[in-house]
Amino acid sequence: MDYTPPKGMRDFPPEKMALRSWAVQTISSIYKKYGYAELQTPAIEKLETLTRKAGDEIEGQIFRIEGDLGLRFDLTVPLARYVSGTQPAPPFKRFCIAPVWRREEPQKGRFREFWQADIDIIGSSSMKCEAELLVCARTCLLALGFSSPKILLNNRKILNSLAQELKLDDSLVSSVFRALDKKGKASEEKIKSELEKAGLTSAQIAKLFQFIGKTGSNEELLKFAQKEAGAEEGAGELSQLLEYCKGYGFTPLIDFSLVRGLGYYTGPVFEITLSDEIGSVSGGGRYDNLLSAYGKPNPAVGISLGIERIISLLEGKGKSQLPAKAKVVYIAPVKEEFYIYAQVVADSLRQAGIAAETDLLNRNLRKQLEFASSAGYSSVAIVGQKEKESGAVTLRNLSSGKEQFLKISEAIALLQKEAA
RNA sequence: GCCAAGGUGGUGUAGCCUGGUAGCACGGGGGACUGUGGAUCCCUUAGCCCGAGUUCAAAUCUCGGCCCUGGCCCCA
Repeated sequence: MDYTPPKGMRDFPPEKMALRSWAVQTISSIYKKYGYAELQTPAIEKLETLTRKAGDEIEGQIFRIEGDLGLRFDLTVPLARYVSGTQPAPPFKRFCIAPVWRREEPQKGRFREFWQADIDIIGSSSMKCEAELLVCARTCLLALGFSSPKILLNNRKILNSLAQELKLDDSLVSSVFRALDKKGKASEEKIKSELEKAGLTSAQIAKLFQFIGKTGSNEELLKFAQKEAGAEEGAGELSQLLEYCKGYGFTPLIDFSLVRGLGYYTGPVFEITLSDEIGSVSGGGRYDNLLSAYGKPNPAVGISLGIERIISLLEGKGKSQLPAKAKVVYIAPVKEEFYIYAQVVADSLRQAGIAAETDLLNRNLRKQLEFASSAGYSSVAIVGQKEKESGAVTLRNLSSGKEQFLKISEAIALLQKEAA
């Protein structure tokens, strides 16, 4: 018998779930504050839905089920299907924090089952959307305890203008973008040789590198893009987006080498990194053409927080221990015959909003105290003959060792006071 | 798909090179102690990833597989 979960899948024991739930709840409560409503869709989708958007690469990673079904590999495809089918009134702002599945080789930060936390806005072309998504994601990261999220910004339209300016053949564009995306990860030489192999002239390569290597303030970069690539529209969008971000009190950094893998982005793309860490924890962009693949064209933009990366960064930072919330009270029947009374006490406490637990293993009092102590309870309510007769409990504070003989209602009042 | 390093009770590990009784710590269960805990002591539980080969004998050597960790390819 093999007790390990399938390849690339993980169990999350209680001690791990504490941190995960906290992160998920933190994020979802912020999403809600910004007015995003939760949309849940099934884990399983029809294969035709999944493959409509997937590139060849992702298509090979779909977990197939029963011939014509498969597990979702992201949260955007189900969203596109839902929106196309129901056509909700714009702007449709939804969030979704859920697992997705991909059949690929697991490695660092990459699993076959992993969680994404997406927000998307359907039905608006305004750069206000981008700014709102960014501030929302940024707020989440701050709330999770990351002090300095760094937001990188680019626009596919600028890259497209550049490609036009360079007279790049359409068939080359995607492989060129992919090579550019490696800037900072691979050496310049390697990227250059890759581009040569793809069939670019050395003049084109030089111009490309001049472009993506350009440094300066956001304003300078945008002017540069207009002048060198004729990217009027793309630069205009970004400068507007930067204005809106200013209103929220933060400033993204323009980086022309930011591409982002997926082919469906049509406008601004962004990525958030944490300055003290390597790799991005969030990314997204505008995908105005995607929805038309599912029927109705509709402008759309989204951003995704990578839960797995965030969790592993939190764990690495020693935040795996959440501020331990002590469990409140454990009801210890002195003998098994008082279990019924313990139940009554426990339920009274629960109805008063106090988490209460009682013995399921018929343990003697010593064992129960030992258990309650090691399980992190702050107090134990001991119940036996005396207590039952007068509708009371002996409430023992486990850290101080102090005991009080109290009516149930008095005990509730005391526990509520301690909890507050 | 490719490359490298690994896989020993539930967890963390020793043993492997040099084949010969699998050891330690923590955890779990019980007791010392039948209405008062965290300590201590004792008892107990439970393991060599799978398969083949070499050998009188394999956790140990060889090969294959699976899984895991990291890197590449790829990818949010």
